[in-house]
Amino acid sequence: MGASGAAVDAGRLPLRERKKLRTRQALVDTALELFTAREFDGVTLDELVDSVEVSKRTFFRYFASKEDVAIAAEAQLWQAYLDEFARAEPDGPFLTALRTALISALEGMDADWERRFIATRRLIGRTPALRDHSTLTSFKTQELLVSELETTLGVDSRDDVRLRLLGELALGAWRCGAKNWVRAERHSTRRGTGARASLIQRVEEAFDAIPASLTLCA
Amino acid sequence: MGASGAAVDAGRLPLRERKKLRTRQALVDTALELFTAREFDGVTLDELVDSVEVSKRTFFRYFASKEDVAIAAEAQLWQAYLDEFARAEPDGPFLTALRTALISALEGMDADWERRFIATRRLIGRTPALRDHSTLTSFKTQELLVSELETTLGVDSRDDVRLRLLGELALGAWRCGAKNWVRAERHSTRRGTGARASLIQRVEEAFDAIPASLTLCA
DNA sequence: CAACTTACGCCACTCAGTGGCATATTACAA
DNA sequence: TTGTAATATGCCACTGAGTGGCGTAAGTTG
Repeated sequence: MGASGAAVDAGRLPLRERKKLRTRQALVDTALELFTAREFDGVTLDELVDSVEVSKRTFFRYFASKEDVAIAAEAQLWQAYLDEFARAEPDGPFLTALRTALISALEGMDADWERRFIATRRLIGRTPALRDHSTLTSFKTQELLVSELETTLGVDSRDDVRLRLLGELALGAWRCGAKNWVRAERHSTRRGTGARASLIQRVEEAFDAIPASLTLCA
Repeated sequence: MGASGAAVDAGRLPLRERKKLRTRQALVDTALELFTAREFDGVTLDELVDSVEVSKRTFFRYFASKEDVAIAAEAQLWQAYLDEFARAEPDGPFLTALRTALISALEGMDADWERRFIATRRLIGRTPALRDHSTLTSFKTQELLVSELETTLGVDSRDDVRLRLLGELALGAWRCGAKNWVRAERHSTRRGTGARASLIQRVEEAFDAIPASLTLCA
């Protein structure tokens, strides 16, 4: 199937835009292949850039850093999460809304994303620089969600800590659920259960465990 | 008072060790001065290293990165927090223990630390690279606390999400409470209230608001 | 005052990331 | 079709963080 990647949806865009999408996708796909084969630290940007036949200068017009291109699949998920949450009708506890939007975003990703996401998470698991970058990205997503909450509620998060806490809780649950997911996926006894389903389950369990964790005693 | 810094407690250590402490402290103090005066990005490592009359090679034997030396005051707090929590007797809800240990650590820091910590937080506030690094440091502290919890409870955090959630909650509350602290401190109307007291109050409020945030509705 | 250990300085090097400017390519209008 | 504006790319020189290796200086111990 080659390095097809995320199918480059060319929804009748002007030629220039289609080319940009192609370049971007080529960078993402090639990066993941190279990093998977020879480790993140074992591949220089110049190598990646040569493989795709693009100048280094151009690379930095698409991505802010070497880490960014490596975790592109995660960024895609966060974008979907933000969209999902922005679209959602406010109703009931916000923590539930944050939870539901996250699960919906996960369920809405396509099959090719799943393949790339699994490979990405494996790579992150064995690359300290990427672990840090991935963690930071989840924190930035958290802050964007809080901004969204602010506009929805018309409240400044500086006046109500609860907004920020909601961000910490939602992405915190994600971080807990996602933590050893890929590692556990490897020697998963119950085959047939999709990898994504098990991730969703872990995240749901994390959300469920929040109240109990508050009162966990010695 | 010069660049005295954290008083370099030379508790009758061998000469070599005292020299190392002095060098380390000189790096920390000078870094904070230079970064405060001319911004983190406006000072190169070579400049810092020349000011302290130490080779760059030596610098990296003391600190892992340029960011590390800038947020040394935070690292000190985290070390105190870890010590405090390790010393604490397990009793009652763990979240309370985590909270108490954090507050105790804060209260236990000396006056010179407070001065440096305030300057550091201001610097962090206007330096994206340091914001990221600071966030990551809090996250790593969180993981160390979870390890401590694991040994205390004899439970692997992979088997019980609640341990990791406790880490997220404790440091999450810290992040929320500390967020706009220095900025707010500037135009604080109520003078007399110490800066540290207001930080502690903010963190306490964040911990208090956790239950309410769970049920916050539209 | 030796013999050992440990920290330091120096130097050359890698590599991510940037600024500036010339060039190529696409978009658009006549 | 052709001319022109807009924009993406390439090239090149450069900065600055971080590393490896090795010789030297200083502290430690008998």
